[in-house]
Amino acid sequence: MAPKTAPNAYDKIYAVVRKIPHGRVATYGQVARLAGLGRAARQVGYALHALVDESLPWQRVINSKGEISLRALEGPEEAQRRLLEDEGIDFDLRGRVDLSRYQWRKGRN
DNA sequence: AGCCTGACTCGGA
DNA sequence: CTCCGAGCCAGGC
Repeated sequence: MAPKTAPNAYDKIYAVVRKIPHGRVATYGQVARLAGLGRAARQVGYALHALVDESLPWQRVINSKGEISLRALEGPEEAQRRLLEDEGIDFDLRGRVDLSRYQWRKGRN
């Protein structure tokens, strides 16, 4: 199921997600570390999934493969892809992002 | 406490 | 580079 993470843990995750610059993307693992959650990359995903907050740029958080991998739903996936493309991020034919090019890095904006 | 599940990640084939 | 299996963390029952 989709467990609900403690509010403080959510807050950390959200704080990190909000730092992701426009036109950049970050991986779950990356966010987890920045949030001080170590390897709890999954928790990041659950937290974002449970939230569904439009004011939060959750669309910039993707998996290490550079792809938007939701369980099976297409709705959110398509919407997310559109949002990212609108930010100037390119997707290949497989619907994947070139992380080496768009991944958020400190000092890189 | 114990077991199951999940927007994940890594390493090996 | 892609596919598979095992590992990790936290929450719900």
